[in-house]
Amino acid sequence: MKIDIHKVALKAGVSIATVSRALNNSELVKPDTKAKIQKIVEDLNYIPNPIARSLSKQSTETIGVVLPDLVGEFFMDFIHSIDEEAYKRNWHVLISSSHSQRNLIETLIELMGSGRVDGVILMAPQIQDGISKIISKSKTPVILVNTCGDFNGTSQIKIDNFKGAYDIIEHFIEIHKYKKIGIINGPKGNCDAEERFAGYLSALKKYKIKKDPSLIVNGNFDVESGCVAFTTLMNQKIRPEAIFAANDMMAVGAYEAAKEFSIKIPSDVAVAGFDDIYLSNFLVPRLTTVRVPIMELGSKAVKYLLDKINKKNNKVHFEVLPVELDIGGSCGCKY
Amino acid sequence: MKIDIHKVALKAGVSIATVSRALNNSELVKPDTKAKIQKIVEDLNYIPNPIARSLSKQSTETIGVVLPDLVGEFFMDFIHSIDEEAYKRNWHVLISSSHSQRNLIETLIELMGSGRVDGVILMAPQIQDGISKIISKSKTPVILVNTCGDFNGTSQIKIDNFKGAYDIIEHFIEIHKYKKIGIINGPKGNCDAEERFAGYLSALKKYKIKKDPSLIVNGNFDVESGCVAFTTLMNQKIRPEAIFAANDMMAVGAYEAAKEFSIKIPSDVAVAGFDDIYLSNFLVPRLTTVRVPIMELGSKAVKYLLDKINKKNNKVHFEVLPVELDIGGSCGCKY
DNA sequence: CTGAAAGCGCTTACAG
DNA sequence: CTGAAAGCGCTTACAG
Repeated sequence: MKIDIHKVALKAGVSIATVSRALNNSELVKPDTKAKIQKIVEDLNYIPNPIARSLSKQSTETIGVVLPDLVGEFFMDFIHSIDEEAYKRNWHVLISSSHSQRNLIETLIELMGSGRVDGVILMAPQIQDGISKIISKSKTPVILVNTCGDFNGTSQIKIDNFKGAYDIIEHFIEIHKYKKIGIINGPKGNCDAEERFAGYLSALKKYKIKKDPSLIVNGNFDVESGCVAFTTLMNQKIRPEAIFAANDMMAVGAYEAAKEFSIKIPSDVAVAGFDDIYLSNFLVPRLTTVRVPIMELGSKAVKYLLDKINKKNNKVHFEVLPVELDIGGSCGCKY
Repeated sequence: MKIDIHKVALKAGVSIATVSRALNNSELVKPDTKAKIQKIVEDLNYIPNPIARSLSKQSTETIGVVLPDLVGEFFMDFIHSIDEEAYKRNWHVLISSSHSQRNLIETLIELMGSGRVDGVILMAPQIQDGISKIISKSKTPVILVNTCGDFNGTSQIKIDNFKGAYDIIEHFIEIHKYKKIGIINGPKGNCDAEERFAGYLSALKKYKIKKDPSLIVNGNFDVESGCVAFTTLMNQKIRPEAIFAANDMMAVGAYEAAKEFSIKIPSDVAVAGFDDIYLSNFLVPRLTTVRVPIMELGSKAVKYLLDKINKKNNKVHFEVLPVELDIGGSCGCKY
């Protein structure tokens, strides 16, 4: 037999209003009464129904997390940090992702319109028309993560893709004196990829190395594409001295291709990646890459979102989290 | 201005009851009326409030997933498969895990008692007293994943740890003629670990190799412990010819230690793991391991849970999913 | 400090 | 086929 607030009230000899107040720690309730109710709640093992509570309070204490994908440690770490931060404050986490059944936009619309969550953390590195419109139309607070583009009035947190890529290329040039530096790009329309590419171009420019289209090839962030792109780059008459893969997965692909064609990293060609995935530590030689503060990304997103929901802070955040070079042996450094 | 069912009803010139029925596809509504309502719903962009719906129907169409941890690709894949399967049926997924703030049992109790979810998928490889009691007391349907022990009346799905370990050891013995086979165990009280250990023992017994306590060392499923355990094993007067690490992470640790002490795998000592994590494909030589059907684990858990919730099927499932040997070069096989 | 009552936004048995 | 009304289990302004 499910016990509800009426049973508690009955047993305590008070009204349900008083029970409710006691449980919500209203200082309107006399300490004695509160204690008496507390005891009965424990005896009966009563847990207030959060659905009813939500309907009444018009708030769910749940945040929605909308992700493009649920694959790999990156997203796991992101979810992990959100979970930690949310539960610290007794909030719940509803996970949603685009997948075979529907795209990110549909997922987002449904979640935001539904009243199932009080706010949304949206990670959308892939540029999508319409997201901006959906967000501005809705009253649901949103924090954008790793998005690019113009979202006036919406807080954004992202990692410093530009700086990370710039630093890698600068390292190639300054420390190792490479001049022929290739890049394996991420997918078109992905803003992480585009910002990293911009960082690459900017570093070349800074050091007055002119951009060579034959050294720029496309990939799509997966191992296979890195493998193909690496092969393409190395099959040209003028081989690059160094290759920057826009993420570690493609760098892994580069290693695979290198092994197949007996190309030595870094003596035949230097390689660097981006993300610092766990696997990158086990490549031989260890991959030089860019470390990304994922946990911080998640916990800050939660903080800002809850501030917004609680109207504590209506400031529009635009925060770019610093990244850090992680030097392994693949760039040519002794390691 | 939030639009609700009354606005729709008003505009359609019907009662809210009819609107509700139309949206729930009741065949009590005249097609004309239904069409008219449908159109207005679209015009107004009305989305029924699922919280109100849940309260009224006493069901949330949400499943809770309780995990011991949110780290690594394994859990990500598990969540991924649950998400896919759930959304196919228009159900939502609430993620909960034990973490710094509270343990698995508290998480479970709160979630089950709360009415926030209609059912729970609980992954609890670590044996915990009390789980069984909590589950049998509660009316919330539960599916247990990778648990061991007695949970009468509760469905369980798990992977075949015993067989996987047995097969690895048998492979060591039959194909490679190893006789001195060490094991790096997983943590005490972890049922995956214990079943794998049982498989190890059973295979030895089958081939009449007597168990040697000095070849059995403890680890806790992380890289560091594998490193330490490998070192311990290889520092003994009689070195093992082969080592079975109870999971891939510890096998990775073994590789690390081997590199440090210039021990060659597999010529100095063969190594095998369990899990087939992504990283295991990139170890040199590639790790011989046991492939685990994680996606199937998740999707079956959802299916059985929803059957139970919908009372379609009250059968108590006890399913052990088959695993598969994944032969790399670390066991001594040509690869 | 406490209670009766309205309200949160739906669903559905009951009556027609 | 449709509507008025009760109900899901809480919270909270209002009155005392």
